[in-house]
Amino acid sequence: MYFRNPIPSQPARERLLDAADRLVLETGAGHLTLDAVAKFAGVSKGGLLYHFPSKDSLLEAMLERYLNDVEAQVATRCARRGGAPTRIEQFRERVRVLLELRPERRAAGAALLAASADKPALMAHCRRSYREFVDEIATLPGGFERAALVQLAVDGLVLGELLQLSPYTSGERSRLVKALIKAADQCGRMQ
Amino acid sequence: MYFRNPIPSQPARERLLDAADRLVLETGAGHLTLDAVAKFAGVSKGGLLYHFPSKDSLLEAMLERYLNDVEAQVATRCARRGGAPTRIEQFRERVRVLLELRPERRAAGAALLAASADKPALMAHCRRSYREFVDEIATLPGGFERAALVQLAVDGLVLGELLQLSPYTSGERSRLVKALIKAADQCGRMQ
DNA sequence: GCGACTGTACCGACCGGACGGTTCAGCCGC
DNA sequence: GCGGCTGAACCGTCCGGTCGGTACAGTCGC
Repeated sequence: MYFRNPIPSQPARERLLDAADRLVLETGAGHLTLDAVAKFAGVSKGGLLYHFPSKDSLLEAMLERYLNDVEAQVATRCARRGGAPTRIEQFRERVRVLLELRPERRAAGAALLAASADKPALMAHCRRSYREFVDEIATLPGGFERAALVQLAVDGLVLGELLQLSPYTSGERSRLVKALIKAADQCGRMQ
Repeated sequence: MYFRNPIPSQPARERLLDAADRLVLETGAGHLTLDAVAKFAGVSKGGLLYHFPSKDSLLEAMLERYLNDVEAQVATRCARRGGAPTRIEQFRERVRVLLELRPERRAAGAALLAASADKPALMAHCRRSYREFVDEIATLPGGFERAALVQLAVDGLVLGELLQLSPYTSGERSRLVKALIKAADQCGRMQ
């Protein structure tokens, strides 16, 4: 018998992507399988393969969503302040977005782990996007090194958490986040 | 026919661990399989399982070697300077060691990716070891935030490279490494 | 207004190969 | 003769991907 989920809160495609992210975080990128994703999302395997015809296309979609999501959130936060966003404003908001820990966003970076484990070639896309970002922050008044070091520290915190390597308490984390935002702001001033 | 590698430069155990590291870097942690490791190291599968009776034990050994290796290199570099190493000296040398790119060391961090992909529980060991390190640098004259931020930036660079996310040219990288070593040194001074 | 047909979204059994792991007889240099 | 392997067969499970089918909303000719 054919049983449709009672009012699925999200369209299946989104549920599948969420499930994939969460699976990576909770079981490790090596255990991201099509069966597991489908089950976790409450969709049949056939249903999954309807939306993502191969595992690669699932990985691509995960990365795509992650990248777009970050960009969109930065844009939203900048827009909230009104006027055309300055580069330093964008940098600062990006730092904030990446360090956000609201449950719906926490899992997003898992796409990076999944892609790097399964199909490292997909990372090229992310690398290009990162490169463009580096080119932008290099023009900040504080100079390339200053901004790049702040961005690296943000990466270190985020990636460390994704890999479950980060040993900081939530108190320490708050202090570090505060320090990072301040450091990002200072990249906007002449050194 | 039985073909022994002409004068195996290393004992099989080491060759296997090297092969595992390199496989992770070159094909992604998801493609780390026992057959592939054995083949890559020029050892039979039976031989691999003689040294590492399960995949988990291979992963544990990879992590163990990585952690010991870093510690040993820091100690060596400090010893070369003579006298009991100060905390700031250790921190500085650690930063240097982690950012080293000599071919034999480049692959070592791959253990982190492999463990996190296959058996995230193994990361607990690394996290503890990282925690001890954080507790030490927190007592530097520059204070907790300053040192932790430098360490995070080092992590960001290293992990970014492991994930093939890092977009920096070798020129940019050198500038960043120099800046990081300088920043580490400054953690030894009162702010 | 109704039957034929189309497109979208999804199901789940199944297949072939890969993977982790086992077993075991044997070889070879120290 | 024993520690350190080799080489190959084998097992059960898992995994990515295929395929034939189902439910159903919409639409178009008549």
